[in-house]
Amino acid sequence: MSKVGIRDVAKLAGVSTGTVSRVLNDHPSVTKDVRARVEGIIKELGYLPDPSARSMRSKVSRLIGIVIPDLTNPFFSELVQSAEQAAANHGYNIIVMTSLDHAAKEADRIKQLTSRKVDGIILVPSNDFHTLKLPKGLPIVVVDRLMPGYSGIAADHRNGVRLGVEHLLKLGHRRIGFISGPGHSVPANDRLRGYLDAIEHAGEQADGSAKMAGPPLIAEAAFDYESGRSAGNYLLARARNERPTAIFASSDQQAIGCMRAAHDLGIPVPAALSIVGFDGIPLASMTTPRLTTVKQPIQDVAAAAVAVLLNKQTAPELDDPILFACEVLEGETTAPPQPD
Amino acid sequence: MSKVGIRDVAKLAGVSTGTVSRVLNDHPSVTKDVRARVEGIIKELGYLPDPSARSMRSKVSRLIGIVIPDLTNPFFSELVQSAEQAAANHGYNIIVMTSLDHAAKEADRIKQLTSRKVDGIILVPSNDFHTLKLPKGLPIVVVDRLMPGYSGIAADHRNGVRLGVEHLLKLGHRRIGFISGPGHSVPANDRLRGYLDAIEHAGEQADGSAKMAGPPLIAEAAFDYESGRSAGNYLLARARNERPTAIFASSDQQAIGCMRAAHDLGIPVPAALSIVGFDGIPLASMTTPRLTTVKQPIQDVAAAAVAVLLNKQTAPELDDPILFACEVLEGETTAPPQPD
DNA sequence: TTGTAAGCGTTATCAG
DNA sequence: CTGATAACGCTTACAA
Repeated sequence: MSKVGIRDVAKLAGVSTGTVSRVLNDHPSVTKDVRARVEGIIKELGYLPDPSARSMRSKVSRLIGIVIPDLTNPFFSELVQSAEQAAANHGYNIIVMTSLDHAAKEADRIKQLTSRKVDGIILVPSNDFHTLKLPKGLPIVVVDRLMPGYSGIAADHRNGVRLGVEHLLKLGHRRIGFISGPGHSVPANDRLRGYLDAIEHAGEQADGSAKMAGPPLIAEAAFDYESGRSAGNYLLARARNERPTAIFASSDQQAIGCMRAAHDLGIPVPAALSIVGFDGIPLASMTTPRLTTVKQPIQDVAAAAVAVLLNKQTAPELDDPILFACEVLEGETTAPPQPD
Repeated sequence: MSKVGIRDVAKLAGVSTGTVSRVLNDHPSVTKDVRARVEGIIKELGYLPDPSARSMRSKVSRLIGIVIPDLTNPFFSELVQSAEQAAANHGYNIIVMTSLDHAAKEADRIKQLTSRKVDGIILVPSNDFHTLKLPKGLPIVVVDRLMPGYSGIAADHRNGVRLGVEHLLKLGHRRIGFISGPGHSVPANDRLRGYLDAIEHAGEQADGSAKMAGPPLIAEAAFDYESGRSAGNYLLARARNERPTAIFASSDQQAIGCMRAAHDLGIPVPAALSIVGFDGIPLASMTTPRLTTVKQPIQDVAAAAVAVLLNKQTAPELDDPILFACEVLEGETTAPPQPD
């Protein structure tokens, strides 16, 4: 009872190996009954095609690679999980690799995937990525951190942030601080523009009712918890009637760091300070109070990326990415502002 | 400039394909200078071996599969990330799959990996796993949720919990509650035994100074946030001089849920209640106050699992798992108890 | 529609 | 130590 091959199946089914192969690959030109008989034998023998042999001949590996900066980041782990589910639905499997945000490692990983003959790569570029050029001829879809010149898929960060800030405006806030992401990051800048969109649009209201008070309050920071905390400290370190009554953070982790900062300064949330995050990671609903946040449609993004690689969906044009809408998830960190 | 193969290298180096192959595989019987020349040509041509062809002949895929219940769980994502790094160091790559704690899906995934001809599987069994039998002949190492009858690697949960509870005992706590994991889970029971070890041992102290007050306070719960919260509510819903002054939770997520419960009940942490979690996920240091927790050595576990699969390390005997020691990470949720 | 047979790019078995 | 050469298990023209 050693390894059963395609010839065993062929012999037992009374057909040729070619026919069995055709059955395996859903080739249209096989009669119904022959197909049925062959499939019967396949099941009976518990035959499993050898992927190596298959891929050697056909140049198709049914493998797709995914390279992300850091699997520890809940946003990326959800992305990978979603991609895995989507790929599995099509008979594909996922090879994960993490670049740890290190361009050299990233380049190495991409090369590995190339030589593995994966059918496509989903890439979330590391932050110092620009130096790298991607191999041509292998379908690559850039996700989340879009890069000019490559077809990409992402959430609509800009509009998502705008929705979040408008949520604060609607509550009556007029001094809204913003914790931005690192300046060189594409999504960080998109998010910043969303904030500016909202502020600007508010300033244009005819009756001036939504006019923003004072200059924009922006603090640049990395996306992580500690950076959010110090950015929060920075924004809140001024007289009560000058400091923001609400802060929009570019990531949930920043927002949580900011909550910590407020807590340390004795500023109650949301009574004296509203906070909104961005991402919608599970953690957001586990804070006290629960964080209000703008949720990215990660599953949609992942599914679309897989679909594009499998040619189930036309790839986005270069420099014209596919964007998916975000959604405000109301928690307990937002409330109307107190009078000064 | 199409695909360069082993024969191109052979021709240019003036040797046979066999020799090139031997160079590629570090076969000892190749003279230094021949090897050098071949390696030179390889670099020059940028030749990359084709993994499919390689694996077809050699039956080695340099691929290892990892099946976990849920990548969204930070514990598992760190496990995967560590395994990926370890594997990459040996020229191996990782195929990830998530079972979503669903036995049928898990069985399917394992079958997929088998037919992929991976060289080994790292498995964290789903919770309703018992029904499944693993394919023989393919090296499988069970991680974290050990199963009798399979060789496994894990953190020493039992002793880790004991350390954590003893930390509370040393602070002076005598009514220590315990939120356990689901009753059918192996690690949950290990953790429970660790708690009982500590309590029991404390009761044996000669001078009786550490004698526990009252019966053990144990609440069973799932490992997640919400369950931790309701378990916390349950344990704390009694008169002040009867309720625990400290709670040990079997997971960080439970612990954080428990913090929330305490907060909602108006019980200050750590002033009136100390809390210790288990796992040491990044999230633990992002709470307010920072959670004291018992950290699992995930990286060690992952590296060992990979090493075993690559035969770099002898596999653990069945029913005699390799265990790695945990460590108490002191945060801000633990303090001496208040007098009643 | 189905059978036949030629490879795909390596590794492994022999000789030499 | 090295060179031929036969597999490895399958896909895919090309014929029938």
